Amino acid sequence: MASQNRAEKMEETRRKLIAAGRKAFADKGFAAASMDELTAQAGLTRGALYHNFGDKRGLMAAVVDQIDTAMATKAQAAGQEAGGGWAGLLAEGAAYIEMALEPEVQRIVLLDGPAVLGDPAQWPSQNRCLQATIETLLALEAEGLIKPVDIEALARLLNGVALNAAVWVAASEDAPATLPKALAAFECLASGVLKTAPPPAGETS
Amino acid sequence: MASQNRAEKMEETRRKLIAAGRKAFADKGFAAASMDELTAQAGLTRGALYHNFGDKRGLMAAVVDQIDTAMATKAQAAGQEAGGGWAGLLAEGAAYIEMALEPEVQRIVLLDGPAVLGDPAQWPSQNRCLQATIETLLALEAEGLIKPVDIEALARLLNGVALNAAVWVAASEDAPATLPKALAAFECLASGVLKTAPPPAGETS
DNA sequence: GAATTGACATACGAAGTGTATGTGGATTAA
DNA sequence: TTAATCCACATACACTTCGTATGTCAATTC
Repeated sequence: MASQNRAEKMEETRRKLIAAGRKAFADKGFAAASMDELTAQAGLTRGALYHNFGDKRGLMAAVVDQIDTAMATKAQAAGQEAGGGWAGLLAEGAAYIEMALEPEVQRIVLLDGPAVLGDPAQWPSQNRCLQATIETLLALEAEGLIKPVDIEALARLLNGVALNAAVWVAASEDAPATLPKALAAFECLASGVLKTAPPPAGETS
Repeated sequence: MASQNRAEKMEETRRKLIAAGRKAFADKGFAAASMDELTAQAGLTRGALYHNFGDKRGLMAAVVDQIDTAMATKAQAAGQEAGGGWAGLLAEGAAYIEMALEPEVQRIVLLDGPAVLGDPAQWPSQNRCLQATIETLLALEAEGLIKPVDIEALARLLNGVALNAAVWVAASEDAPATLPKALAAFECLASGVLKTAPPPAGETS
Protein backbone atom coordinates (compact mmCIF):
# COMPACT_ATOMS: atom_id res chain seq x y z
CA MET A 1 0.00 0.00 0.00
CA ALA A 2 0.77 3.63 -0.35
CA SER A 3 3.69 3.22 -2.72
CA GLN A 4 4.42 6.90 -2.84
CA ASN A 5 6.34 8.24 -5.77
CA ARG A 6 8.92 10.95 -5.31
CA ALA A 7 6.59 13.88 -5.86
CA GLU A 8 4.12 12.61 -3.29
CA LYS A 9 6.85 12.01 -0.76
CA MET A 10 8.25 15.49 -1.28
CA GLU A 11 4.80 16.95 -0.75
CA GLU A 12 4.61 15.08 2.52
CA THR A 13 7.91 16.42 3.76
CA ARG A 14 6.78 19.91 2.85
CA ARG A 15 3.60 19.38 4.84
CA LYS A 16 5.56 18.02 7.79
CA LEU A 17 7.95 20.96 7.75
CA ILE A 18 5.15 23.52 7.49
CA ALA A 19 3.29 21.84 10.33
CA ALA A 20 6.41 21.81 12.51
CA GLY A 21 7.02 25.43 11.51
CA ARG A 22 3.54 26.47 12.58
CA LYS A 23 4.05 24.90 15.95
CA ALA A 24 7.56 26.23 16.55
CA PHE A 25 6.86 29.74 15.27
CA ALA A 26 3.68 29.94 17.32
CA ASP A 27 5.30 28.61 20.49
CA LYS A 28 8.66 30.40 20.46
CA GLY A 29 8.34 33.11 17.86
CA PHE A 30 10.27 33.31 14.61
CA ALA A 31 13.61 34.49 16.01
CA ALA A 32 13.80 31.96 18.84
CA ALA A 33 12.70 29.00 16.74
CA SER A 34 15.66 26.74 16.03
CA MET A 35 15.67 25.12 12.64
CA ASP A 36 17.63 22.19 14.04
CA GLU A 37 14.97 21.42 16.62
CA LEU A 38 12.14 22.14 14.24
CA THR A 39 13.33 19.79 11.54
CA ALA A 40 14.29 17.11 14.04
CA GLN A 41 10.77 17.21 15.45
CA ALA A 42 9.51 16.55 11.94
CA GLY A 43 11.85 13.56 11.68
CA LEU A 44 14.11 15.38 9.22
CA THR A 45 17.21 17.59 9.18
CA ARG A 46 17.93 21.12 8.05
CA GLY A 47 18.94 19.69 4.70
CA ALA A 48 15.31 19.07 3.85
CA LEU A 49 14.40 22.57 4.89
CA TYR A 50 16.97 24.39 2.80
CA HIS A 51 16.23 22.17 -0.15
CA ASN A 52 12.49 22.83 -0.06
CA PHE A 53 12.21 26.39 1.20
CA GLY A 54 15.57 28.04 0.56
CA ASP A 55 15.97 29.50 4.00
CA LYS A 56 14.25 30.18 7.29
CA ARG A 57 12.22 33.03 5.83
CA GLY A 58 11.04 30.75 3.06
CA LEU A 59 9.46 28.41 5.58
CA MET A 60 7.94 31.37 7.38
CA ALA A 61 6.41 32.60 4.14
CA ALA A 62 4.87 29.19 3.50
CA VAL A 63 3.48 29.00 7.03
CA VAL A 64 2.05 32.51 6.89
CA ASP A 65 0.50 31.88 3.51
CA GLN A 66 -1.21 28.75 4.75
CA ILE A 67 -2.71 30.40 7.82
CA ASP A 68 -3.58 33.62 6.07
CA THR A 69 -5.25 31.90 3.17
CA ALA A 70 -7.43 29.94 5.56
CA MET A 71 -8.35 33.18 7.29
CA ALA A 72 -9.32 34.89 4.04
CA THR A 73 -11.44 31.94 2.99
CA LYS A 74 -13.22 31.80 6.31
CA ALA A 75 -13.87 35.53 6.42
CA GLN A 76 -15.23 35.56 2.90
CA ALA A 77 -17.52 32.65 3.72
CA ALA A 78 -18.80 34.49 6.77
CA GLY A 79 -19.56 37.51 4.63
CA GLN A 80 -21.49 35.53 2.07
CA GLU A 81 -23.32 33.59 4.74
CA ALA A 82 -24.51 36.89 6.16
CA GLY A 83 -26.03 37.68 2.79
CA GLY A 84 -23.45 40.15 1.52
CA GLY A 85 -24.05 43.86 1.51
CA TRP A 86 -23.72 45.82 4.70
CA ALA A 87 -24.37 42.83 6.93
CA GLY A 88 -21.78 40.88 4.99
CA LEU A 89 -19.17 43.55 5.51
CA LEU A 90 -19.77 43.51 9.23
CA ALA A 91 -19.68 39.73 9.31
CA GLU A 92 -16.36 39.68 7.49
CA GLY A 93 -14.87 42.05 10.02
CA ALA A 94 -16.28 40.13 12.94
CA ALA A 95 -14.89 36.89 11.54
CA TYR A 96 -11.43 38.43 11.33
CA ILE A 97 -11.61 39.69 14.84
CA GLU A 98 -12.62 36.33 16.20
CA MET A 99 -10.01 34.40 14.25
CA ALA A 100 -7.24 36.62 15.54
CA LEU A 101 -8.00 35.42 19.03
CA GLU A 102 -6.04 32.26 18.28
CA PRO A 103 -2.50 32.63 19.61
CA GLU A 104 -1.11 31.02 16.47
CA VAL A 105 -2.68 33.69 14.29
CA GLN A 106 -1.69 36.47 16.58
CA ARG A 107 1.94 35.54 16.93
CA ILE A 108 2.69 34.34 13.41
CA VAL A 109 0.46 36.48 11.24
CA LEU A 110 0.07 39.66 13.25
CA LEU A 111 3.36 40.05 15.08
CA ASP A 112 6.23 38.18 13.45
CA GLY A 113 4.83 38.06 9.94
CA PRO A 114 5.09 41.76 9.16
CA ALA A 115 8.56 42.02 10.73
CA VAL A 116 9.97 39.06 8.80
CA LEU A 117 8.12 39.29 5.49
CA GLY A 118 7.34 42.99 5.31
CA ASP A 119 4.09 44.86 4.89
CA PRO A 120 1.15 42.42 4.99
CA ALA A 121 -0.60 44.36 2.26
CA GLN A 122 1.97 42.91 -0.14
CA TRP A 123 1.33 39.26 0.80
CA PRO A 124 -0.55 37.29 -1.85
CA SER A 125 -2.98 35.93 0.71
CA GLN A 126 -3.76 39.37 2.10
CA ASN A 127 -4.38 40.64 -1.37
CA ARG A 128 -6.99 37.95 -1.84
CA CYS A 129 -8.73 39.04 1.32
CA LEU A 130 -8.48 42.69 0.37
CA GLN A 131 -10.07 41.89 -2.95
CA ALA A 132 -13.00 40.33 -1.15
CA THR A 133 -13.57 43.44 0.92
CA ILE A 134 -13.23 45.63 -2.15
CA GLU A 135 -15.91 43.64 -3.94
CA THR A 136 -18.26 43.91 -1.00
CA LEU A 137 -17.71 47.65 -0.92
CA LEU A 138 -18.22 47.95 -4.67
CA ALA A 139 -21.57 46.23 -4.32
CA LEU A 140 -22.55 48.70 -1.64
CA GLU A 141 -21.35 51.56 -3.82
CA ALA A 142 -23.45 50.32 -6.72
CA GLU A 143 -26.49 50.60 -4.49
CA GLY A 144 -25.49 54.18 -3.71
CA LEU A 145 -25.14 53.44 -0.01
CA ILE A 146 -21.64 54.68 0.69
CA LYS A 147 -19.80 57.95 0.59
CA PRO A 148 -17.69 58.94 -2.42
CA VAL A 149 -14.28 57.81 -1.18
CA ASP A 150 -11.54 55.72 -2.76
CA ILE A 151 -12.69 52.13 -2.38
CA GLU A 152 -9.27 50.55 -2.08
CA ALA A 153 -8.34 52.94 0.69
CA LEU A 154 -11.53 52.13 2.54
CA ALA A 155 -11.02 48.41 2.18
CA ARG A 156 -7.47 48.59 3.46
CA LEU A 157 -8.38 50.65 6.47
CA LEU A 158 -11.41 48.51 7.26
CA ASN A 159 -9.27 45.39 7.28
CA GLY A 160 -6.79 47.26 9.40
CA VAL A 161 -9.45 48.14 11.94
CA ALA A 162 -10.50 44.54 12.19
CA LEU A 163 -6.95 43.36 12.73
CA ASN A 164 -6.32 46.03 15.33
CA ALA A 165 -9.45 45.11 17.16
CA ALA A 166 -8.34 41.51 17.12
CA VAL A 167 -4.92 42.27 18.51
CA TRP A 168 -6.45 44.33 21.26
CA VAL A 169 -8.88 41.61 22.24
CA ALA A 170 -6.18 38.99 22.14
CA ALA A 171 -3.83 40.99 24.33
CA SER A 172 -6.47 41.97 26.85
CA GLU A 173 -6.74 40.37 30.27
CA ASP A 174 -10.37 39.37 29.89
CA ALA A 175 -10.87 38.54 26.23
CA PRO A 176 -14.54 37.46 26.47
CA ALA A 177 -15.41 40.79 28.07
CA THR A 178 -13.40 42.81 25.57
CA LEU A 179 -14.71 41.10 22.46
CA PRO A 180 -18.18 42.72 22.44
CA LYS A 181 -16.67 46.15 23.03
CA ALA A 182 -14.31 45.65 20.11
CA LEU A 183 -17.13 44.45 17.87
CA ALA A 184 -19.30 47.43 18.76
CA ALA A 185 -16.48 49.88 18.13
CA PHE A 186 -15.73 48.18 14.83
CA GLU A 187 -19.34 48.53 13.71
CA CYS A 188 -19.29 52.13 14.84
CA LEU A 189 -16.27 53.04 12.73
CA ALA A 190 -17.41 50.93 9.80
CA SER A 191 -20.71 52.77 9.73
CA GLY A 192 -18.71 55.85 8.80
CA VAL A 193 -18.61 54.62 5.23
CA LEU A 194 -22.39 54.79 4.96
CA LYS A 195 -24.20 57.85 3.70
CA THR A 196 -27.06 57.18 6.13
CA ALA A 197 -27.56 55.33 9.37
CA PRO A 198 -27.03 51.58 9.04
CA PRO A 199 -30.09 49.37 8.64
CA PRO A 200 -31.19 47.46 11.74
CA ALA A 201 -29.57 44.07 12.18
CA GLY A 202 -31.09 41.20 10.26
CA GLU A 203 -31.87 43.12 7.10
CA THR A 204 -30.31 41.78 3.92
CA SER A 205 -29.81 44.89 1.87
CA MET B 1 36.16 72.81 30.04
CA ALA B 2 33.31 70.40 30.22
CA SER B 3 34.72 68.40 33.12
CA GLN B 4 31.93 65.83 32.99
CA ASN B 5 31.24 63.85 36.11
CA ARG B 6 30.39 60.17 35.89
CA ALA B 7 26.64 60.59 35.62
CA GLU B 8 26.93 63.04 32.76
CA LYS B 9 29.34 60.81 30.91
CA MET B 10 27.08 57.82 31.32
CA GLU B 11 24.18 59.83 29.94
CA GLU B 12 26.26 60.65 26.92
CA THR B 13 27.13 57.02 26.23
CA ARG B 14 23.45 56.16 26.53
CA ARG B 15 22.62 58.86 24.02
CA LYS B 16 25.33 57.66 21.67
CA LEU B 17 24.15 54.07 21.89
CA ILE B 18 20.51 55.00 21.33
CA ALA B 19 21.47 57.14 18.36
CA ALA B 20 23.53 54.33 16.85
CA GLY B 21 20.66 51.95 17.58
CA ARG B 22 18.17 54.13 15.75
CA LYS B 23 20.39 54.19 12.71
CA ALA B 24 21.25 50.49 12.70
CA PHE B 25 17.72 49.27 13.47
CA ALA B 26 16.27 51.57 10.82
CA ASP B 27 18.81 50.59 8.17
CA LYS B 28 19.10 46.84 8.71
CA GLY B 29 16.18 45.92 10.92
CA PHE B 30 16.40 44.55 14.43
CA ALA B 31 17.46 41.02 13.62
CA ALA B 32 20.19 41.92 11.15
CA ALA B 33 21.67 44.70 13.25
CA SER B 34 24.96 43.57 14.75
CA MET B 35 25.67 44.85 18.23
CA ASP B 36 29.38 44.68 17.55
CA GLU B 37 29.12 47.01 14.57
CA LEU B 38 26.60 49.23 16.27
CA THR B 39 28.67 49.84 19.36
CA ALA B 40 31.87 50.25 17.38
CA GLN B 41 30.19 52.93 15.30
CA ALA B 42 29.41 54.72 18.53
CA GLY B 43 33.07 54.46 19.54
CA LEU B 44 32.28 51.87 22.21
CA THR B 45 32.08 48.10 22.66
CA ARG B 46 29.33 45.66 23.56
CA GLY B 47 30.40 46.00 27.16
CA ALA B 48 28.85 49.45 27.34
CA LEU B 49 25.66 48.17 25.79
CA TYR B 50 25.09 45.26 28.14
CA HIS B 51 25.99 47.40 31.11
CA ASN B 52 23.50 50.15 30.20
CA PHE B 53 20.62 48.29 28.57
CA GLY B 54 20.90 44.68 29.71
CA ASP B 55 20.56 43.15 26.26
CA LYS B 56 19.70 43.83 22.65
CA ARG B 57 15.99 44.11 23.41
CA GLY B 58 16.77 46.66 26.10
CA LEU B 59 18.34 48.96 23.57
CA MET B 60 15.44 48.39 21.21
CA ALA B 61 13.00 49.35 23.95
CA ALA B 62 14.90 52.56 24.61
CA VAL B 63 15.00 53.43 20.91
CA VAL B 64 11.30 52.69 20.41
CA ASP B 65 10.36 54.69 23.46
CA GLN B 66 12.30 57.70 22.23
CA ILE B 67 10.73 57.69 18.78
CA ASP B 68 7.27 56.81 19.98
CA THR B 69 7.25 59.47 22.67
CA ALA B 70 8.18 62.09 20.11
CA MET B 71 5.33 60.87 17.91
CA ALA B 72 2.80 61.06 20.72
CA THR B 73 3.91 64.57 21.66
CA LYS B 74 3.72 65.77 18.07
CA ALA B 75 0.31 64.24 17.48
CA GLN B 76 -1.10 65.70 20.66
CA ALA B 77 0.25 69.12 19.71
CA ALA B 78 -1.37 68.85 16.29
CA GLY B 79 -4.70 68.03 17.94
CA GLN B 80 -4.54 71.00 20.28
CA GLU B 81 -3.41 73.30 17.51
CA ALA B 82 -6.49 72.33 15.56
CA GLY B 83 -8.59 73.49 18.48
CA GLY B 84 -9.51 70.14 19.97
CA GLY B 85 -12.91 68.60 19.46
CA TRP B 86 -13.73 66.88 16.22
CA ALA B 87 -11.19 68.86 14.22
CA GLY B 88 -8.57 67.99 16.82
CA LEU B 89 -9.31 64.30 16.53
CA LEU B 90 -8.88 64.43 12.78
CA ALA B 91 -5.69 66.44 13.12
CA GLU B 92 -4.25 63.89 15.54
CA GLY B 93 -4.92 61.10 13.10
CA ALA B 94 -3.52 63.03 10.19
CA ALA B 95 -0.38 63.80 12.16
CA TYR B 96 0.14 60.10 12.85
CA ILE B 97 -0.33 59.20 9.25
CA GLU B 98 2.19 61.76 8.09
CA MET B 99 4.79 60.85 10.70
CA ALA B 100 4.67 57.22 9.75
CA LEU B 101 5.92 58.13 6.31
CA GLU B 102 9.43 58.29 7.75
CA PRO B 103 11.21 54.99 7.10
CA GLU B 104 12.69 55.05 10.60
CA VAL B 105 9.24 55.14 12.15
CA GLN B 106 7.88 52.53 9.82
CA ARG B 107 10.63 50.00 10.30
CA ILE B 108 11.36 50.42 13.99
CA VAL B 109 7.98 51.33 15.46
CA LEU B 110 5.53 49.70 13.10
CA LEU B 111 7.29 46.55 11.93
CA ASP B 112 10.03 45.38 14.28
CA GLY B 113 8.72 47.01 17.44
CA PRO B 114 5.64 44.83 17.89
CA ALA B 115 7.55 41.66 17.03
CA VAL B 116 10.39 42.33 19.47
CA LEU B 117 8.59 44.10 22.30
CA GLY B 118 5.08 42.73 21.97
CA ASP B 119 1.73 44.45 21.54
CA PRO B 120 2.25 48.21 21.11
CA ALA B 121 -0.82 48.91 23.22
CA GLN B 122 1.27 47.83 26.22
CA TRP B 123 4.13 50.26 25.54
CA PRO B 124 4.29 53.20 27.95
CA SER B 125 4.63 55.66 25.10
CA GLN B 126 1.64 54.26 23.24
CA ASN B 127 -0.41 54.44 26.37
CA ARG B 128 0.34 58.15 26.57
CA CYS B 129 -0.86 58.63 23.04
CA LEU B 130 -3.91 56.51 23.64
CA GLN B 131 -4.72 58.61 26.66
CA ALA B 132 -4.65 61.73 24.50
CA THR B 133 -7.13 60.25 22.07
CA ILE B 134 -9.34 59.07 24.90
CA GLU B 135 -9.45 62.58 26.35
CA THR B 136 -10.37 64.06 23.00
CA LEU B 137 -13.15 61.53 22.65
CA LEU B 138 -14.39 62.16 26.19
CA ALA B 139 -14.67 65.86 25.38
CA LEU B 140 -16.75 65.02 22.32
CA GLU B 141 -18.87 62.67 24.39
CA ALA B 142 -19.50 65.40 26.95
CA GLU B 143 -20.92 67.51 24.16
CA GLY B 144 -23.19 64.62 23.24
CA LEU B 145 -21.71 64.36 19.76
CA ILE B 146 -20.74 60.71 19.60
CA LYS B 147 -22.49 57.37 19.72
CA PRO B 148 -22.74 55.41 22.98
CA VAL B 149 -19.76 53.10 22.51
CA ASP B 150 -16.89 52.13 24.77
CA ILE B 151 -14.47 55.05 24.57
CA GLU B 152 -11.30 53.07 25.09
CA ALA B 153 -12.25 50.69 22.32
CA LEU B 154 -12.92 53.58 19.99
CA ALA B 155 -9.63 55.27 20.81
CA ARG B 156 -7.66 52.09 20.22
CA LEU B 157 -9.27 51.39 16.90
CA LEU B 158 -8.95 54.99 15.77
CA ASN B 159 -5.24 54.97 16.48
CA GLY B 160 -5.07 51.66 14.70
CA VAL B 161 -6.73 53.08 11.62
CA ALA B 162 -4.25 55.93 11.54
CA LEU B 163 -1.30 53.58 11.81
CA ASN B 164 -2.66 51.31 9.11
CA ALA B 165 -3.23 54.23 6.82
CA ALA B 166 0.34 55.31 7.45
CA VAL B 167 1.79 51.93 6.65
CA TRP B 168 -0.21 51.77 3.46
CA VAL B 169 0.94 55.17 2.32
CA ALA B 170 4.52 54.41 3.21
CA ALA B 171 4.52 51.13 1.29
CA SER B 172 2.78 52.54 -1.77
CA GLU B 173 4.61 53.29 -4.98
CA ASP B 174 3.44 56.89 -5.20
CA ALA B 175 3.18 58.14 -1.65
CA PRO B 176 2.16 61.74 -2.45
CA ALA B 177 -0.76 60.45 -4.51
CA THR B 178 -1.82 57.93 -1.90
CA LEU B 179 -1.69 60.25 1.07
CA PRO B 180 -4.87 62.24 0.28
CA LYS B 181 -6.80 59.03 -0.38
CA ALA B 182 -5.70 57.66 2.98
CA LEU B 183 -6.60 60.87 4.77
CA ALA B 184 -10.05 60.93 3.17
CA ALA B 185 -10.71 57.31 4.06
CA PHE B 186 -9.54 57.96 7.60
CA GLU B 187 -11.95 60.86 7.96
CA CYS B 188 -14.69 58.73 6.50
CA LEU B 189 -14.24 55.95 9.04
CA ALA B 190 -13.65 58.35 11.90
CA SER B 191 -16.95 60.07 11.15
CA GLY B 192 -18.60 56.81 12.13
CA VAL B 193 -18.21 57.77 15.75
CA LEU B 194 -20.42 60.83 15.29
CA LYS B 195 -24.14 60.76 15.85
CA THR B 196 -24.66 63.24 13.03
CA ALA B 197 -22.75 64.35 9.94
CA PRO B 198 -19.43 66.00 10.74
CA PRO B 199 -19.29 69.78 10.76
CA PRO B 200 -17.68 71.39 7.72
CA ALA B 201 -13.93 71.85 7.94
CA GLY B 202 -12.69 74.92 9.79
CA GLU B 203 -15.28 74.85 12.54
CA THR B 204 -13.96 74.60 16.08
CA SER B 205 -16.67 72.68 17.84
C1' DG C 1 46.71 59.00 49.42
C1' DA C 2 44.91 54.42 50.05
C1' DA C 3 40.76 51.83 49.29
C1' DT C 4 36.67 51.10 46.87
C1' DT C 5 33.35 51.57 43.51
C1' DG C 6 31.61 51.18 38.95
C1' DA C 7 31.62 52.09 33.94
C1' DC C 8 33.36 49.96 30.34
C1' DA C 9 36.69 46.68 27.64
C1' DT C 10 38.29 42.08 26.71
C1' DA C 11 37.97 37.14 26.36
C1' DC C 12 35.30 33.08 26.12
C1' DG C 13 31.66 29.67 25.26
C1' DA C 14 27.40 28.34 23.20
C1' DA C 15 24.21 28.46 19.63
C1' DG C 16 22.46 29.17 15.15
C1' DT C 17 22.34 29.99 10.07
C1' DG C 18 23.62 28.96 5.45
C1' DT C 19 26.52 26.31 2.22
C1' DA C 20 29.31 22.74 0.26
C1' DT C 21 29.68 18.09 -0.13
C1' DG C 22 28.23 13.24 0.44
C1' DT C 23 24.81 9.26 -0.10
C1' DG C 24 21.28 6.03 -0.99
C1' DG C 25 17.02 4.97 -3.05
C1' DA C 26 14.11 5.98 -7.00
C1' DT C 27 13.87 6.70 -12.03
C1' DT C 28 15.25 5.91 -16.72
C1' DA C 29 17.23 3.60 -20.65
C1' DA C 30 19.43 -0.17 -22.95
C1' DT D 1 17.56 -7.08 -15.69
C1' DT D 2 21.05 -4.05 -14.86
C1' DA D 3 23.83 -0.13 -15.31
C1' DA D 4 23.82 4.88 -15.34
C1' DT D 5 21.72 8.96 -13.69
C1' DC D 6 19.23 11.96 -10.79
C1' DC D 7 17.61 14.17 -6.82
C1' DA D 8 15.79 14.61 -2.24
C1' DC D 9 17.78 14.77 1.81
C1' DA D 10 21.70 14.08 5.38
C1' DT D 11 26.20 15.35 7.06
C1' DA D 12 30.03 18.37 7.96
C1' DC D 13 32.00 22.81 8.08
C1' DA D 14 32.77 27.85 8.25
C1' DC D 15 31.16 31.97 9.93
C1' DT D 16 28.57 35.17 12.61
C1' DT D 17 26.39 36.66 16.75
C1' DC D 18 24.71 36.91 21.35
C1' DG D 19 25.35 36.90 26.35
C1' DT D 20 28.45 36.32 30.29
C1' DA D 21 32.43 36.17 33.08
C1' DT D 22 36.41 38.40 34.07
C1' DG D 23 39.74 42.21 33.89
C1' DT D 24 41.07 47.23 34.16
C1' DC D 25 41.45 51.93 34.96
C1' DA D 26 39.61 56.35 36.25
C1' DA D 27 36.65 58.67 39.53
C1' DT D 28 34.94 59.01 44.08
C1' DT D 29 35.26 58.33 49.14
C1' DC D 30 37.25 58.10 53.57
